[in-house]
Amino acid sequence: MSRTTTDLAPEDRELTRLAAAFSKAAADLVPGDAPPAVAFESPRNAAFGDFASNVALQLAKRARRPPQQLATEIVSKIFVDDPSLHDVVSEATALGGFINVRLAPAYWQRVVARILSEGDAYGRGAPTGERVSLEFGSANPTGPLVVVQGRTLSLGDSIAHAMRFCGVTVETEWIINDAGSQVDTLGRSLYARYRQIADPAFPFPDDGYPGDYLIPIARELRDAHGARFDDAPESEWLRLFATFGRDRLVAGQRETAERFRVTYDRWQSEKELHESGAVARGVERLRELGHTYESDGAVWMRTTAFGDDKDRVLVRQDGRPTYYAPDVAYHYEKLQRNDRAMLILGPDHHGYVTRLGTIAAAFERPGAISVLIAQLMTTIRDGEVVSLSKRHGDVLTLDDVIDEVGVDAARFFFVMMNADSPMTFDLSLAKEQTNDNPVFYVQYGHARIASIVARAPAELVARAARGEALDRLDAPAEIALARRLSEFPAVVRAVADTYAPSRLARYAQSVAADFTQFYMASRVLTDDADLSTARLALALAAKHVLATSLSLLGVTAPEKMERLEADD
RNA sequence: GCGGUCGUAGCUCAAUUGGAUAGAGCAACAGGCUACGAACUUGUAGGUUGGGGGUUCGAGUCCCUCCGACCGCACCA
Repeated sequence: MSRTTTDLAPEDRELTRLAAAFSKAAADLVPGDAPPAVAFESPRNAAFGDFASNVALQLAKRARRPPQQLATEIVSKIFVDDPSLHDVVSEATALGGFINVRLAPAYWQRVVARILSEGDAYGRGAPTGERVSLEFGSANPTGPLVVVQGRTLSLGDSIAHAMRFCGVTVETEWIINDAGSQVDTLGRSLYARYRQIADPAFPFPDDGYPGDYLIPIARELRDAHGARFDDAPESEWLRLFATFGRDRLVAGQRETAERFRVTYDRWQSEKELHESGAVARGVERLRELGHTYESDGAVWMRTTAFGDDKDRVLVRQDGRPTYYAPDVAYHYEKLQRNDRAMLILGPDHHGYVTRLGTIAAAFERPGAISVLIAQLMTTIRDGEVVSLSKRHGDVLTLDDVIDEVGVDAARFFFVMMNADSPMTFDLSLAKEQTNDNPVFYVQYGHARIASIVARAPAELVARAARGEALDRLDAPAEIALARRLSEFPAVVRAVADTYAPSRLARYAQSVAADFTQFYMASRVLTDDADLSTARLALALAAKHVLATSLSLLGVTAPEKMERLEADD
């Protein structure tokens, strides 16, 4: 039931041979400019075999003949051309224009052997030399991380892992949005909390950040400075309070991220970009390239030249740069360090996508910046939508979620759905039905294998790890599992190429399901030493693929599962 | 108004980027523990892929057009 297109690894001699045979037969039957390229795909329906080729369908138009007829002729021709193909192909049939192929068990046995011998290298790509900047998660330093950011963190971190696994050099970045007015607002909010310690009636700013999380920070300031700022003018305390608050909150965000198993290569303060002169340099570079002009006393960027619907201001009349200026500058730097840059943004940054595109184009690197929009998330508890507004005190933080459902469940859940589909996160469901969470099913499969391995004699495990007696694998459930494991490299590559870690989450579920089928059908530890060795080898290969898949998703692969109390 | 994302089983989501009879998990119904972990498993039922047109051997997927949901469109960030 697989659907993953299988790329032909160079070592897949058999498949390469088969593809060549198809191609030659097709070229002989329908003379044309070039022999058609033959790709194999895995049919949705397992009854159609292991691989299918649509070469006859593609040829039908040019040949002006029914595809089914062509398919039939190709099938009979390849075995006439090369009778030795019978060793590779156990069955080849033409159906509805497709050519369905079932491979001999030996092919799948070799897959298991390869996984065991390659170990951690299985599915891993050689270094591509490509360097990519990946920015995700970046939040305003004005409060703790909330649920939605959990989704972005899960997506970004898993994508980074997958890309690195595929040989790409990835630099993950978190931008601290500390250059805008919200940091001043933070400073004033913090000041109000500071005053309220001595005077509970002290008014809180209307546009302030009202959560309780500022209170302990205010207390720190009170402890350090006493009443010194109680009657001081704003000019004396604003900078101190804003900076202190920012530092504390960023540290807290970072702590939460790390608790969520996400670490960054770079924490970039936007304020620092201004102070270091990077912003000025970026704007200057843009001027040199001729993409700026002055009007009404402001400096504009001619973004309309690159498809924007109106030009954008870089430097205001009063000489202060807009938010856009550091973005221009920072992405200029990113593109100097990397071949391309990728960002994962929330849906509220939609209007931003084209502007990032114009930045890439302006610096003569069109297409080098791409954006993935993670759609909105609705969080539900007890059938009611949980307010996610920071304007209210009752925010649901990422820490809350971790406390409630755990890192493993949260990370797996956040990544199960495609980023571009809005997702509903039912908190009470996650809480009450923890046992039904797919992540436990996958982890359970891994723990089961670990349990079998622990029970097996050491000698048997050693033989299995060496891939001995694999020719004893031939039962349908065994072949199906081996076949599933063979898809892993293509799945990881797809995740890295299409930024869709959801595929990996679903793949892990499939592996767990196929393993369970195998487990039900074939007892591993039997009286037959060779048979046990072969089946244990398959189990070890599955364990390895499960562990790798989970680790790429930032989820643990436990050797044992703690038994939870049963619900009733 | 302009632009973007989306609409698939009762619910949450898939569908190898144009392939075959649209699939999983929950929930529902009917079965299965004297074997390596039943946190499991076998089966049944569930659909006009929001509506309509088009492109072709073939459309959930691409084009047009309606309907609906969400989100963007500042010398705010």
